[in-house]
Amino acid sequence: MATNRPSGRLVKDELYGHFSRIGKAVAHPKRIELLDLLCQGERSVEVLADRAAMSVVNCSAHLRVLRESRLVTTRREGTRVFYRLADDSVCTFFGVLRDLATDRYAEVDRIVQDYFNARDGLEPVSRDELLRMAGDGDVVVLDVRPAEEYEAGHIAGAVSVPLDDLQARVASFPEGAFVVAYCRGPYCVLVPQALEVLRREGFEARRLEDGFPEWRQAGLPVAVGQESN
Amino acid sequence: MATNRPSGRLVKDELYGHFSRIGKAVAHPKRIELLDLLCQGERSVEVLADRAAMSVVNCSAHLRVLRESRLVTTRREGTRVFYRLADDSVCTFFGVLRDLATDRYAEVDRIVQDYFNARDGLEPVSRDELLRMAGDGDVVVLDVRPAEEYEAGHIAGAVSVPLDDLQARVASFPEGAFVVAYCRGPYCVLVPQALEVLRREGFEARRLEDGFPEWRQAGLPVAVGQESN
DNA sequence: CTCTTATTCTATTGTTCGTTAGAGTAGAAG
DNA sequence: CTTCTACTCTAACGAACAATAGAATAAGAG
Repeated sequence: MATNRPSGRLVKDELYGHFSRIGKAVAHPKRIELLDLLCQGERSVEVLADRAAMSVVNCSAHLRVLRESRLVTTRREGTRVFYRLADDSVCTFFGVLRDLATDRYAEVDRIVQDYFNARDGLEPVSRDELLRMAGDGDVVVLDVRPAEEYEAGHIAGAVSVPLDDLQARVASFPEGAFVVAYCRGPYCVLVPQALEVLRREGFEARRLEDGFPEWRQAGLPVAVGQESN
Repeated sequence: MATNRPSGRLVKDELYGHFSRIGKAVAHPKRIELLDLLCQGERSVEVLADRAAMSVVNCSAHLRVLRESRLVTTRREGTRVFYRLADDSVCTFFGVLRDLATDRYAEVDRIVQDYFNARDGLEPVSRDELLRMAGDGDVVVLDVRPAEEYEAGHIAGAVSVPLDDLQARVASFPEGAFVVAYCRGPYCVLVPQALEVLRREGFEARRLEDGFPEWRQAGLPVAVGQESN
């Protein structure tokens, strides 16, 4: 009996062929960026194209690839088509992929150090620390993502102040408040910019170690829609 | 202030570019098969080419891609070059990828059902069950992988009987023994073939739910080299 | 030094992928 | 029915990838 009977080879080829469908789906930077955005929640093609800085046609083509790999599904609402992750396990997979890249590529860590830590200079606040602070009640939790992302889901008790509005609204914050800002994930570029504004205005501001998807996946309290505070 | 400053876009492109290096590495079925083999332990180019049913030249080219993505590293010993995973986290990533594919593609489950379960007809034995049975001492644990894979690492107490030798050596097994066979992972094709032989010879034989890498990653007892039993 | 083995490099060819432009479709509003 | 918006499909073309053959290299044996 040969070690690899023909049928065994055929089965293997078919199995690994399916495994590689996932690989092909995440073999392009823009598709990974789209997955990252979709880890936040459902988004329309137009919004995804804008956030990922690509043409709508090109974005649609990449989303098609993701849909054919069954990592995302769609829902039509009027003229708009909304894409979302097919399952929460896709978000988990993205997290493992991101962590592996951080682990294997020192460059990633360098980029993060240079861009994020060099800008805010302070260690990020962990999820546990934030929960403790929130229990003590002397912290403002700031969601600096665009308003519609906040409404699709945010950390319970957080205030929505999109980065573009921050400069205008920062004056209304209680004097001497301690502020913790978060956005889409550990490498989102919105928070460093927000911290810059906040510190310039004299607030003590730190960033949450990671973003909303990680918070949600950890099973911590989230809220949807507007909050009346 | 614009939501996406140019520097933010550049940083994002660089980050997602690095993330996609992992994706590109696993975008080909043969490279995934090579990673799966390397999850077992270190292997030479020749052995990998044979196991994955590809030419040595082609195998070398794919290994080069994996090495450039830093998922594997090499070690030279005489004229031979040995490849191994760069880190255990690569094995974890492979597991998550495999599970996601199983989750998302019903075909994978169907293949597994058709090929594996239809052949052995019985539920696999879980790791915990096997440990309990081993404690009671009335079970033969069979490693049906090629001898050099056994020697590179195996379940402590397991007996090495490569599939090709099984027919010849099955006669020497204790009459009426209960046999649990394992190989490379949940989808390895060696075990179903082994169970077929064992049952034909009148033994009660089941398969372990998954293979050696999962056992090792679970922190359960492993051994290296020959065992004197 | 030559020969052998194991592996890698180079060049070539065919195939797939990514992007863009332009046309086409589905649904809502007038 | 027409018009608008949001999205998708088709075709085209350059870029990247995969497989193969043949040459080249590195290390050990004779």
